[in-house]
Order: sequence, then structure tokens, then C-alpha cells
Amino acid sequence: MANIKEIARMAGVSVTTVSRVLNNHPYVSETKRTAVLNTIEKLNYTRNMNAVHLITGRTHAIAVIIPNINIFYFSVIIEGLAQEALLAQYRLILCQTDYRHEEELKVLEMLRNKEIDGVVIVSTRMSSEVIDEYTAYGPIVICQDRGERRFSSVYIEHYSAFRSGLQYLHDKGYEQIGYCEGRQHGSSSSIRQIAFSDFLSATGQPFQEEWMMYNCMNEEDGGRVLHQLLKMKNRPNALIISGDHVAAGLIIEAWKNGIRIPEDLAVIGFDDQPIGRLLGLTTIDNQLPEMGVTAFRIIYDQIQNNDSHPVHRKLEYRIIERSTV
Amino acid sequence: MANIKEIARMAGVSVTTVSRVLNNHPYVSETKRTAVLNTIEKLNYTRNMNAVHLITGRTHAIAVIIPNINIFYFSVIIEGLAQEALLAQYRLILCQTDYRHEEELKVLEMLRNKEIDGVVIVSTRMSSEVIDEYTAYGPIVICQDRGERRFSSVYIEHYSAFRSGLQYLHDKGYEQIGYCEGRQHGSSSSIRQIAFSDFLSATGQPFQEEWMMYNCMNEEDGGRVLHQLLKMKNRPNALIISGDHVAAGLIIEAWKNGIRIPEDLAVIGFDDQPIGRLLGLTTIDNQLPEMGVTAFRIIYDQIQNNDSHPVHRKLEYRIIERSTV
DNA sequence: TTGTACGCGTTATCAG
DNA sequence: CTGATAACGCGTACAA
Repeated sequence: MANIKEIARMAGVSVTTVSRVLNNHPYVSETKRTAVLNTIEKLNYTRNMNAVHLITGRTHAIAVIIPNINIFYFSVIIEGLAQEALLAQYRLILCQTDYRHEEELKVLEMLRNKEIDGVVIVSTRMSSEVIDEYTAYGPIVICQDRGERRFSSVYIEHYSAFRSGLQYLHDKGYEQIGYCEGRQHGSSSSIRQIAFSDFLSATGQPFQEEWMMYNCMNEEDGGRVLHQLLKMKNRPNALIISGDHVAAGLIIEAWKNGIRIPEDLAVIGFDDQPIGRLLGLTTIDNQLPEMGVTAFRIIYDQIQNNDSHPVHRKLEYRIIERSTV
Repeated sequence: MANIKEIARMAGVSVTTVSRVLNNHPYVSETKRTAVLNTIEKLNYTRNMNAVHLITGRTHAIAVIIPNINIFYFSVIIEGLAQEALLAQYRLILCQTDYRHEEELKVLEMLRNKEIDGVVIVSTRMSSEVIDEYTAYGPIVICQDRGERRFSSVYIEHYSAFRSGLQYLHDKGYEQIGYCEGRQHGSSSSIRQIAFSDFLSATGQPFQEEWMMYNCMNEEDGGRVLHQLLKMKNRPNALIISGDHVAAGLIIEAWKNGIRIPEDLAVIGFDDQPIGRLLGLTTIDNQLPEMGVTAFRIIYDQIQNNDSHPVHRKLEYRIIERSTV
């Protein structure tokens, strides 16, 4: 494959001139510019980007860490991220690490390696201390609330969003509230769990182990939860469910089993997904698409300005009232 | 940042020796190996991968072209692809091009640029002729049936899968069959449309423009379709729907409107998604996860063996009988 | 088992 | 406006 030197020779100019043409620099005479362009065409030349990456120290690529792409929550964020990356002509490297610490670390190592210009962490098991060690190598943005740190963040306040949801159920007169969560030990899951027990304390209700249901990721899990409920002697009359897909599954299964929503069981979900809109699901919109977009913009700005001052951007949630509460 | 030369100097060895240690080559004495390793540790050294990419001509990265990650069909394929990439220590660059020809071409250019070692095309608007022009620069795999070409493919036979679905409805006694499709002009959509009109001819049924419904991507679209149906004077008594999510939306909306499934309206979907399982949706499983996995393995083998013989791998579909037909 | 010297293909620097 | 030359950091013949 031809290289810049060969182009220069054939066009009768220096490599510098070729490079200038390639990068649209000024100060190239029209004559030489067209000569170079013609030679490029003739030899079917294209740049070897790896050489460019080496000399410039930039790759125009960022990596994103997620556990799994096939979970609605993540795919929505990635959709926004990918859209912005496309606009900015950036590559997006998808690192589906399934929360494996070793693999998550490898992604941060890519930053150190100069393979990428920045990292977006959507969800991780890594501690802030570990992440802090890598901020020296490039901008890092996390889609979680990690407070004052050496890296940036974009987040919604899970605690307060969750409390709002509970309060909403409470205000509507529901006193026996159960709770469906994805992973039991996730970082935002933990926050919601705290919000939940704080709420119970505040309203003087007892903590019921049985009403905490975990590992709910998709519609089928929601269906499973309904059957768990049916088996209980003492059932909640309302459910707060993190993830509209799960809530949707539960509602569908409720219909099939003659459980009336919200008369027998009220449901509030999270994330405002299409299926929820169809079912009339009351939910808390967490601005997921906005999260991906914002995360990219923060990273992008920091790369452009070579500025590593951590930025913290809070997104607002809102309750969407429909008909399941 | 320290480089290999500096490590060599400080460890009292040559750069070759350092390189050998870095790449786990044999013929390095234990003494020197540890000396090098210690120095690397002391200087917090790491390789600049861009230099490695330049000299080796490989990047251990592949790109994948999809229109949008937030469509179940694609996210399932990507999930498999990303899993395999992780196992093989390959980077996966997600190119969400929304079928824009210009952006799709840019990805192929990345192959020419040496930025990536291969490309997986899940869905595209590009013609085979355009793609053929890039096979010289590295392996390309497409997740569509493109016949004998200069690039590889992994696919299910949409024509025959669709005909099977129609035949299944027909065998069950349904004669008035409508059809819901995603994009109207997609490559596999087109094949299904042909299968549909061939089926009508074969069974001597008239073509009803009104029964062809397009732009159905998610649950809400499915709900919309049901209302279109309700408005028709002459309604189909069965529906074949590409995408279980769409079918799910339709079924849910049918329930809400007192339309009995399958008595008033039979439904068969595609892809076997969790929500379909919950609803008892009869569907055609297209082995989507397997498709991503297979696509990666083909690319990977071709990269390893520097072999560009196109491979064509057909995946088998199967009808999953549940209760909506 | 080890080291020297060169090449990978480009951009940056600086002198004209 | 133009060009010579020095980086960028690493892998690898080839020689020892």
C-alpha cells in the first residue's frame, strides 16, 4: 500500500506538502494541491491511521463500560452515546464486561495504553479509589452519583427519585409496599435499598424481608414475581419496581391471573419505556437517553480542551402519572 | 511517559530484551526478565499500543455496523458479538449508523485505514458491489443472505422462514392473513414481502394493500396496528409480525380492547423474545444470539489465518408453538 | 541468549 | 508558500 512518501515523490512535492493537503492546512498552492490530490486518487492512497494516532497521541476513540448491552436501561444510554459519538466523528468501543473486575480494569488500561482518549463508565463494580488512579491518563465519566471525585459524573439522584416514588404511593394511600430490584448488590440498587428502609422507618412500617425481590431484569422476571406474590400469605398492595420491562411483565401476568391493577395491586416503575406507555404504567422517568448524550459531551469537552477538571451533572427525574397507581 | 528505550537503559539491557519480556518470548534469562519487570514496575511503564498497531499492522479491533442499538433484534446480536470479542480479547467498535450510507462507508474506510482488522455488518443499505470493493482490505461478514460474494455471511433464510410461518397459519385454517413489518425497504423486509405475495399467489388469495403494515419497531407500534385493524371494514383473522416486541404490543392492546387471541385474531411473531414467552406468543426463533457469536468467530478465524475465503453459514429457524395461533 | 540498527507512516518543527 | 529532518514508540531481521 502506498504511503505518503510515495505520493510525495510521484506528485513532485515534499511529504510535508502532502500532509498539509491531507489535513486541509492553508498555505498550499492550488497547483500542488491538485497534483497531490490526483496522485492520491491514482494510487488509491489512504492514510494509515495508526501512524496518525502514534504521532498525535490521540485516537478519537472512547470506550464505554457496561455489564450487558441487552438490558434496556443500558441500551438506551448507549444509543444516546453512540449518536453523539457519530456526530463528533468519534469511535465508540463497547466493552460488555458483565461486572467482571478484571475486564473492567482492562478498559481503564486501554486509556493508559493510549488506545483510547477517554472512558465512560455506565455501571461498574469498581471502587472510586481504583478509578481515581486512572484519571491521570485521560478523562473518565461515570453515570453514577459518586460525589466529589477526580473523575466526572452524570447522574440522577436515585435516593431521592426512589423516595419520591414511595411517597407517591404513600400519598395515594398504599401502605403495604413491596420492592423489585435488578441486582441485589449494585451501587444504585444499594442506594435504593437504603431509601426503602429509610422510608419504612419514616412511616413507621416494619421491614418485610419477603417483600424485597431481586434479580429482576426482564419481563419474564416480572411474571415470576407475580407468582411469588400469589404464594404469600401477607401480600403487599403496591409495588415499586426498578425497570419498566419488569413492571410490564408483572402487570401482564397479573391480568392473566385476574389480579386487578391498581385495585388489587398498584405498580410504579422506572425509566419510562415504550411498553410501559402502552400499558399505562405509572413510572419515574430517569432521562436515560439524556444521560448517554451528556456523558459523551462531557468526555468530548474534556478531550478537546485537555481539561481534566471533574464535572458533575445532575439530571432531573419526574413522575409520569398514568393508571397503575 | 517512559518508553521501551528508557526501560532498557535503566534495566541495563537492550530494547529487544524488553520487547521480548513484554511479549512473553522465550530466550530471555530469568535474571534479565526480572530486572526488566522490576524497572517496568518502578517507572509505571505501559506500552503505547498505537506504536504496536503501527508496526504490526493489526489493531485487534473490529467494527460492527447497525442502524440502532436500541432495537431488540440488534442488541441481541451485539450481545453475542461482544461476548465473543471479550473472550478473544478483541475490541468491538459500535457504529450506529441509522442506515446512513455516508456513515456506513466511513466504517469500511476504517478497514482501509488500518484502524480495524475486520467489519461485521448486521444490517445495511449498502449494495454488495460497494462492499465487494473493500474485501481487499480485510475480512467482512454480513448478517444477511447475500449469496456467493467476496465477503462472508451468516444468515437465516428469511424467505423460507416467513413462508413457514404463513404455511403454519394456513394449516391452522387461517385464510385472511395480514402482515406487520419494520422498515418497508429493508433487505430482509423485501425478501419477506416477496415471500408474502408468493404465498398469496400459491393459495390463490388476493393481495390486500391495507393488510400490509409498516414501520413497526416496538410495542407501541404494535398497539397502533391494533387500532388500524379495528378501523378496517374487512379485517384479517391472522397476523404475521416481524418482531416479538411488536406482536406483544398488539396482543396487549387486543386484550385491552376485548379482542380475543387467537379466536378473533391469531398472531405469530419472530425472534423469540422474553416478552413473547410471557405472553404465550407463537413465534419463529431466528437464533439471534447465535448469529452474533458466529459472525465474530468467522471474522476472527479469517483474521488469524489471514484467509479471506468467504464463508457462508446458514442458521436454522424453528417455529415455537405456543398459544396465539 | 543478547544487542544493533532499521522500518512502520505520519505529523511537528524550523529554517528558508 | 515549501521542504528537510526529527520525532512518535515499538517489533524484528540479522549479527554476534
